[in-house]
Amino acid sequence: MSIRVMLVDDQVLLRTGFRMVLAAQPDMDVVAEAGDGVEALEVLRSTAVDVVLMDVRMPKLDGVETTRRICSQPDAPKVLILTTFDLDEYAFSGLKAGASGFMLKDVPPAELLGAIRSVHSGDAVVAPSTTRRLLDRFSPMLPSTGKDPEHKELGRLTDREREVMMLVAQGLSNGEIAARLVLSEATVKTHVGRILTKLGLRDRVQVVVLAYETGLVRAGGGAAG
Amino acid sequence: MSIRVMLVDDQVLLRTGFRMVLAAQPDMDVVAEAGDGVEALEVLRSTAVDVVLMDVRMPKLDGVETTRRICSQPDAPKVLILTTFDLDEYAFSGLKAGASGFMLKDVPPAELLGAIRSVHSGDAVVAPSTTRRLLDRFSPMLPSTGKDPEHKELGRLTDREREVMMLVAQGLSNGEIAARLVLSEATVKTHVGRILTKLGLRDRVQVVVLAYETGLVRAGGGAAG
DNA sequence: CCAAGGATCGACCCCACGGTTGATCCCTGG
DNA sequence: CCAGGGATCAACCGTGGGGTCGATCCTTGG
Repeated sequence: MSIRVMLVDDQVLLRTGFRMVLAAQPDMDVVAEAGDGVEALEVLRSTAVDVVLMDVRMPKLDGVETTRRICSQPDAPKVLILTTFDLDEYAFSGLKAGASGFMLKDVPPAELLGAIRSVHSGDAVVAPSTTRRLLDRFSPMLPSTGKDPEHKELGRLTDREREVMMLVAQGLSNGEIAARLVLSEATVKTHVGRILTKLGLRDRVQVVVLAYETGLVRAGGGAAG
Repeated sequence: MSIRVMLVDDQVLLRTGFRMVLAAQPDMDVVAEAGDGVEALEVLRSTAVDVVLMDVRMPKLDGVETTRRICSQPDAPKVLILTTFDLDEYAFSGLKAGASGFMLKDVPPAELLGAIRSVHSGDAVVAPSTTRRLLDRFSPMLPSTGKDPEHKELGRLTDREREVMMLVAQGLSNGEIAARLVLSEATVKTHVGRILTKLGLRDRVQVVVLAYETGLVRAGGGAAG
């Protein structure tokens, strides 16, 4: 029996791309799709699915949280998270949420198909090539490039810190963030400072870069709104 | 006879998505694809194409420049530029380069198909919905939101300024940019300053946001590389 | 040849930012 | 009950970034 796959991504055309690739496989069927986390959960209530291909960044409910809710249910399908980038940030919270693996969206189709089969058969897949490539790509953005033996708390951000990071990533100043969250600017500075050290970044500019590369914020997503 | 379409985009899966949508049309054929500008120009030397769907942001040779070269040749195909965002920046240089139209990548398929047919029949397409939506989405990032009667030189950046902007968008400091371009830091500051006033932004942080929203820089594209 | 615009640089000022230290309050778990 | 972590805030300080003015050099176009 074929692997029943569900696609969850807010980009219609990207879904179409995946669907086409999967449809060409004799052992796979795309049985459902959703454009956001809420929709995904709804669909899952009435559809039997083996593997969910889940985008991290989505409107309404992000991939990590959606994954958490899916995996908290009995007889849950496997979840393979897709991202344009990666970070311990997501890796940790995503896997903790119950995901079976991580893949870059731009992996070669063959690798993606392999990952789906692996996940379906119960293996965890955190593409080694993925991780390696990401670190390579990312290192120039780090302050102490190369000499980072224990990269400490990289990614273990607090909820509050992540909240602040979102606003930093949208181009807001500390003052604006303080106003937005009804806080003292001093507090915001504390949070921002911790975010920088935890993520190993130099300044808020690099936070923005990271946020986009990560998928925390996505182009066209809504710096406005 | 069908409209012969060529897809130029560095995202394989996105190409696949477009291909599938177009393949379903009785009057369209995807006769060629390319992952970057250089490849596109090569392929075009040996393939007859009516309409080129061109991504703006690509490795090696960006969409605007590629468009320019395509359109400078005799008997050139029509070019429809696809972007995740928009700006007078691109609109001007793109149309000046010879493009027949602009579309957001996330337009409904029906609209995209219509645009292709329009362009093929000789019409210029700058989706009105596109422009409107973009301005709406972008306004909150501007300093003087709402009261911007003549938004001055928005987008009319110099080549050098655009070059600097790229580096700013990758998270580099003025000093790093100066080193990279073999310039005085004072010069870099001058350029950055002009970029900010021209684009109506407050600081380099917003430059990064804009760059990603514009497609000037793309997530996963290579802040490193 | 001269005007205009771009690129390059310097000096100056001000402030937002980031680093550091330390403090209070609250909640949770042992 | 107390230790620990998170959230909140304050004061201080050095620096990078942005604003402003001005200067030189070069290319382009009329």
